[in-house]
Amino acid sequence: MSLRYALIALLTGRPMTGYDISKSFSRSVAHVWHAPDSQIYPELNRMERDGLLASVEVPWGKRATKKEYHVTDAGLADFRAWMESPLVPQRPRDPAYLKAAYFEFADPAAVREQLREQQEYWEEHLAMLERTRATLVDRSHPTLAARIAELTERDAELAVRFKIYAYDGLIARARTELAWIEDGLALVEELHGS
Amino acid sequence: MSLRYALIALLTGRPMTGYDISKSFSRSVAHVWHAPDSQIYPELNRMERDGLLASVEVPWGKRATKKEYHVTDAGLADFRAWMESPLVPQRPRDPAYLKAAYFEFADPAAVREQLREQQEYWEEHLAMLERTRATLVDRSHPTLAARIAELTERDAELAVRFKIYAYDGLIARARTELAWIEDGLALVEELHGS
DNA sequence: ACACCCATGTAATGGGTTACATGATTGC
DNA sequence: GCAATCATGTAACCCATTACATGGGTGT
Repeated sequence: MSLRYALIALLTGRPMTGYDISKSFSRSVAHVWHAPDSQIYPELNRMERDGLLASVEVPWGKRATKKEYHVTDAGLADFRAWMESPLVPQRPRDPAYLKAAYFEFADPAAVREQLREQQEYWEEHLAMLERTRATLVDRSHPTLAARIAELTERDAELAVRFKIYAYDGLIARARTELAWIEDGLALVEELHGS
Repeated sequence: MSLRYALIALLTGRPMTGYDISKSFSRSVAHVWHAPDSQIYPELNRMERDGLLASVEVPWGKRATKKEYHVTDAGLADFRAWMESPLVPQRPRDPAYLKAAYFEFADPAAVREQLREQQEYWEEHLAMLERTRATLVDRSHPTLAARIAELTERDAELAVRFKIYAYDGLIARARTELAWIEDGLALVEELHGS
């Protein structure tokens, strides 16, 4: 259900085509809610059918057109209602922790290997989050820049600060994962020697 | 796919019925991989069909019987193979972060309310994790105790240490969430006043 | 002419959630 | 006798993943 709201959230910034959305996604909302094209296009259609979005055909090249979606009043109302509805805690479901709890079943070398891969992934992910955060702070992030262009300085301040806040959470989480992975490497060293 | 491995992991400790599993789940593996009964029973059947588990009928009361599952050699081999296979990073999909990034669309009072609810949830969750961790350290955790009863002290040590390691990760994560939530409350205070 | 991007999906499958359904046993 | 617990699921639905499919536009 959250995909809907991720899409509305993105479209409140500016009207976009499905293609724009699938591209912006990877650079903004996807950091909190990933979705592939094959899920985005059908969902946009359903949302239009449900009256949350409306679209206008805009020309593309000489003969072709593309559909530009914008959020309707009903869509915005729905989004606000969701924003204010209580948040149901997510069920834990994380293969990394499941594996870690049973590392004694794996070869120590394989464990080390996996931990290093995880470390590499989280380091890159963290770097990406920090780069993105910087573009929020200086307001150069394209999706954010388009969003705040229409807003008063007061409203822009709110929009920017909350986005930075979300990234701060993601960054803290990435650092926590990295610290845990390092502890894992130390633990394997202690238990199985070098 | 990980549900399979969560089930095998649990059954390597001792043979169990579906009912035992669904109960143990809530006190152990469910902290890393939640699953409801309605998913567990059919999955056990499929796993038996696939040769990963085998079952024996044990009497229950005068006339009834129950099925006790144990892991087959093929099941254990499959589990080890999974344990050593590379871990694919999870796609981010967290409604809490999605909402936080767009808090400017919600009423400040509603935001505060949600943050407080989240805070309460995570505090309870953290306390539960810490209690569970303590029962791993003193080896009084029933699922763990049954598991290590058959093992040499060396193997028991490995099993215990890795389980503690997994819980340390969960605890660190819970603390990180709590710190982020507190920052959120402070931010709302700053931006919207008291 | 060709590569690469823009644009928009469908189909099959799998996994998870929610609600419902049923009956036996044990302990008081 | 009755409640709580033990035991085992089915059905409908939704959401997500993976693989595939297709065609126009732009720049060299």
